[in-house]
Amino acid sequence: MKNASEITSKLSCARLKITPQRIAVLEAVMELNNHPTAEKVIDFIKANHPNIATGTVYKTLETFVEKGLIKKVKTDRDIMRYDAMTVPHHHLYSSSTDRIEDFIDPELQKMIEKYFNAHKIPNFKIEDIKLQVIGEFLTEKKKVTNKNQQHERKKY
Amino acid sequence: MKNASEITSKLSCARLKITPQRIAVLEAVMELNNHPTAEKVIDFIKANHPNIATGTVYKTLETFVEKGLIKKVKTDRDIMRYDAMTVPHHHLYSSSTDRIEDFIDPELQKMIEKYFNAHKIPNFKIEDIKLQVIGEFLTEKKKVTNKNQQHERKKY
DNA sequence: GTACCTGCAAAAGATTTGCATCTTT
DNA sequence: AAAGATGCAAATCTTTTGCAGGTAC
Repeated sequence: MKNASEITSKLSCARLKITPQRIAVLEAVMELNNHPTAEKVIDFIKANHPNIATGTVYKTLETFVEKGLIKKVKTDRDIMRYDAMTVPHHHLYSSSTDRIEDFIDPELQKMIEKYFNAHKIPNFKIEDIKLQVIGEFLTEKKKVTNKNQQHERKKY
Repeated sequence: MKNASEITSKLSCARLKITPQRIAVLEAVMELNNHPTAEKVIDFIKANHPNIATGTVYKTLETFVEKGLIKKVKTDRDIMRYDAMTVPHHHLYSSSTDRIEDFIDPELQKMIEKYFNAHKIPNFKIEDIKLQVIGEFLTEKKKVTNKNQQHERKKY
């Protein structure tokens, strides 16, 4: 369980009114640390908080992204995933499943920043750099051969 | 116009039957070099080829991805975009528009590969590394202030 | 009290699917 | 001829929207 005051202070810093729904959504994204989809967030919240509306969760997530409290994670699926912001970090993507893990490496970060300071991109002002490292988690089971299993929706 | 034999040879190398629809889809993704959505591909094709079915284009794009002829581009929108494979490259993402440009830099590539050879990630076998460079293209107009314009669908 | 939030249900948008028909090989 | 592709339309799934009523400040 996250510290309640941490959550409310994040909300008020972002000049958002503190409502039970917002607390629940922010808590869910922070607690579900595996880059949840909106649906995962909804399921998580509904366990303790059955009467929250789906539309509210979507609206709230979008609001949080606008305020910079959370980030959208880029994926090559058509379903959005979210990430509670902490420190700058990169992501490891499984090439065969939907797993996404954080990858924090300040040394790498520094190396890349240094590179771009020395090699400016013409006509482009860099705001952020993210590394997508795609591959296989060696602790997970291998690529499923059944095509339907891979492409089935609602498999998160 | 792309060389027709280049396209048919790619298809037959991938052991796919050569059909007018597949030629049109592959040609479109190659010609539309700005990482088109499925819809852009469909519009492009329909100009010369009015009776191709939407579902066919989606199926064909998915087939090409499976065969490695094209790639899905990771974005933080819920709409898929595609990329005709050429050499390994990274992407520049506009933080305020949907523009995505290729960023090819062999030196950077080499530097990152070298880094990961020296710093293995535990329990992870790297297959590919992509850099997402997010920022502003200095030649384009700045972030729109009208919220609706930013979030409107079908704005590609 | 006012500005902002939420719930609800309907709508919209993107993608997938099933199946009969047609094309490649 | 067999295997595989396509067209079509309906279905599915995710996300957005409009608005009446509610809540935080």
